[in-house]
Amino acid sequence: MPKAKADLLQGTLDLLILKTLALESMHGWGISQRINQVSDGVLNINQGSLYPALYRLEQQGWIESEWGSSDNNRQAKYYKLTRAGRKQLAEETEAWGRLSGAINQVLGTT
Amino acid sequence: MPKAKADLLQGTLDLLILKTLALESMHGWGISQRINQVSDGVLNINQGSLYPALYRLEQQGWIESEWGSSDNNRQAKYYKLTRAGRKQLAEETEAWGRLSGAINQVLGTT
DNA sequence: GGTTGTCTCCTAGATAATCTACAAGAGGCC
DNA sequence: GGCCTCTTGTAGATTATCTAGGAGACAACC
Repeated sequence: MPKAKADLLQGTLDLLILKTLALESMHGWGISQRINQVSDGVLNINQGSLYPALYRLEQQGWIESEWGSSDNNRQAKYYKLTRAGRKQLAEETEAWGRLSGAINQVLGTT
Repeated sequence: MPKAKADLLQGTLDLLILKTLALESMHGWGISQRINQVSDGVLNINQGSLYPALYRLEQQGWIESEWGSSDNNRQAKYYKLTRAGRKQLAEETEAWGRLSGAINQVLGTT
């Protein structure tokens, strides 16, 4: 039985997270909910993808974190974009545009 | 030294190959050249990605192959889309549209 | 007729991102 | 006290792609 297709296009998760944080600082769980919501449920981020991605991004210095309290009074780690993250976001956005545009060109979806 | 970014969005190679073969049967080497050309050099398919992908697609029954002679009188394996491949192409095209659209929605590139 | 270049196919191993599946703390509620 | 939900996390498997080659065969030139 063929399994369901991936929930994401590989390589775009970082971009999605950075963009979401550019609009507003939030905690990891909230980020994934926000993305799901904004995409009308099309993009679903698994926890097993989310947290490693956040760790990666923080290691790269693109986001930084701080523990705080969520709306529901739970402990949550709040992330926000750094200056380097903003730069990275611009680059990845540009790369996404270039690549997705090229694909659409091949598909004839001009 | 940061290495160059990926040449492709992972998961889209099959789609690109299927689409290219939908327009015209061709050999592997030619497929990669065609995609490079149509995308204005943006999409570059490594041989180490191409041939495994072709093998994969043939195993799935989406393309079939036949040995022939290329324009330059070299032995070349010509691939063409099967009926199942056409169906797969339609599905993957739809998935691509859905996912890339969702990403653009998150990016605000309405 | 040897050498070199180019076309074309192919493979092995490494890399890295994502998925599946699980574990666990902590607050709110009954 | 027990249960539900929020929130973070980890381990291992999967899989696509990349890097880095190898090899045959025709063409072209000396």
